[in-house]
Amino acid sequence: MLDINFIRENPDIVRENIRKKFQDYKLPLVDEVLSLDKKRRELQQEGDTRRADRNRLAKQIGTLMREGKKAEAEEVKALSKANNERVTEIESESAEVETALKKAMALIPNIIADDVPIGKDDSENVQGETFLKAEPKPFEVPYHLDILESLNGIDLDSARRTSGNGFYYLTGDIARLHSAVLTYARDFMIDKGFTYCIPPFMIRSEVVSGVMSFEEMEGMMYKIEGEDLYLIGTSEHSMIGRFMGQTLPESALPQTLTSYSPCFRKEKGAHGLEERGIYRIHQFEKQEMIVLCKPEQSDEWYEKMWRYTVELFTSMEIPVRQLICCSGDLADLKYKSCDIEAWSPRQGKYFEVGSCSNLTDAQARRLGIRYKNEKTGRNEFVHTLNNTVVAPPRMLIAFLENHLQADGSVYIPEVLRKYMGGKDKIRIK
RNA sequence: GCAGAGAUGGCGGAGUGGUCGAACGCGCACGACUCGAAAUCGUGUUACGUAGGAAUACGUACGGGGGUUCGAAUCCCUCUCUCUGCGCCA
Repeated sequence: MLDINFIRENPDIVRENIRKKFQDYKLPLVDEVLSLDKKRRELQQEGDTRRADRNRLAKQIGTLMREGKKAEAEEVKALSKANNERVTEIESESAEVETALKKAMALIPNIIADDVPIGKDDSENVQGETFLKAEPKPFEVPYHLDILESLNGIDLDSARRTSGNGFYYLTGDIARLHSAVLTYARDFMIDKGFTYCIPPFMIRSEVVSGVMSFEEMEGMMYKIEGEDLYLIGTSEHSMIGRFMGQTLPESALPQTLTSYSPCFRKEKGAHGLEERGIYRIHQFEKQEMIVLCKPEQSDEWYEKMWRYTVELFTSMEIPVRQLICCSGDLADLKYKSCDIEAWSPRQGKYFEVGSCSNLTDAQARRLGIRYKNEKTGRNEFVHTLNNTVVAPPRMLIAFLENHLQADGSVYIPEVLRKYMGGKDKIRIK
């Protein structure tokens, strides 16, 4: 969500930004917003005047009543009543205009960063840096489910019986590896100075509609029956929700937090071979990082954050690359975003294991997250950023493929061994 | 889950239909006093929106939403949260 003042003063920049994102059908929204904004201010001015009258008349009535001038008071009452009818009219009209304005504003995308590559869709995303050498294996790498089964690490049949498609039982060393990765990632982020946080796994509808659009909500969120609660799709939801409507002292910034949570997603409309197994599921676990900072610091944090994920993966000896999100593939709230992709020796390509975004003040404006700028004395919106540290079920695919040995065992990199009871390998049963 | 009490500014805490954006105290800022400080005294000190170059003016907000009234922090309904007691439970 952009600042209305910004749209008013820079409509051409807003239009240009819409074109860069190949959303030309949204161009009329700019004029719509400008005219609704004008209407809104007119209504506010008339409303304010009328309300001022109402206050003045009410005071007069009070004075007259105290002086015992009942008849005169009744006359003013009638006057006030007529005025109030108009106030009510204006108020309902304002509410309509306000709603329409908010709706249109929500559809206008955030201004994207200058260095975002221009492109229509995900096919035009741009490879950034690569890390570690991505090589094919000297033997055929099976599908991750087959590796998991050969290690006795998964039971999908039972999961389908108990919960349906999109759930899993992880067992034995694989389950332990899953936890080891999360624990290692947690400690990794704590060592980077982040504060570890376990948030609520359910949030109220008020928070849900704050952190995502209605469409996203429909496609992702599970609702608890009979309660005003939803299962979170990512800990970002409860982590950002934590700051809704808050004004932080400048000294509290930056907030650098790393959170653990299970994530629940409906994943409506997800199909395809590569999404079989544990690539896309209804329930998974994730270590996340979020940062709330002053506007001038968000570019720097963005760079740091995606590089932390890269460092985490390379420390586990998994080749990764940065894939820079092009303008057309960037969600509307985002200023800049990139995916971290891990190498799949089986497919001979990289696949997404995490996503890092700088939302500048767009999310903060929507949620009312401010800080008091000590220099100007004014309350300003913070910048918010989020990034996946690691989501083990999906990262396990990369892990297994990259660390599979010719004899069918799976190598455990040094950094994880202390979380695996000292083991350096997971062997076939 | 049941019963009772409560939610007011950065904090504590008055206020139970009009003169309340809100007494009083603390904190904070500035000034006076002082060589300097403490103490003391004085002045100021919520946020958001609209108009304005600005000073400022007007409006809105006393947990959220709705209602009664010419007028609501105050009365009614509802939701959320907190405290106390009981019950239940890792």
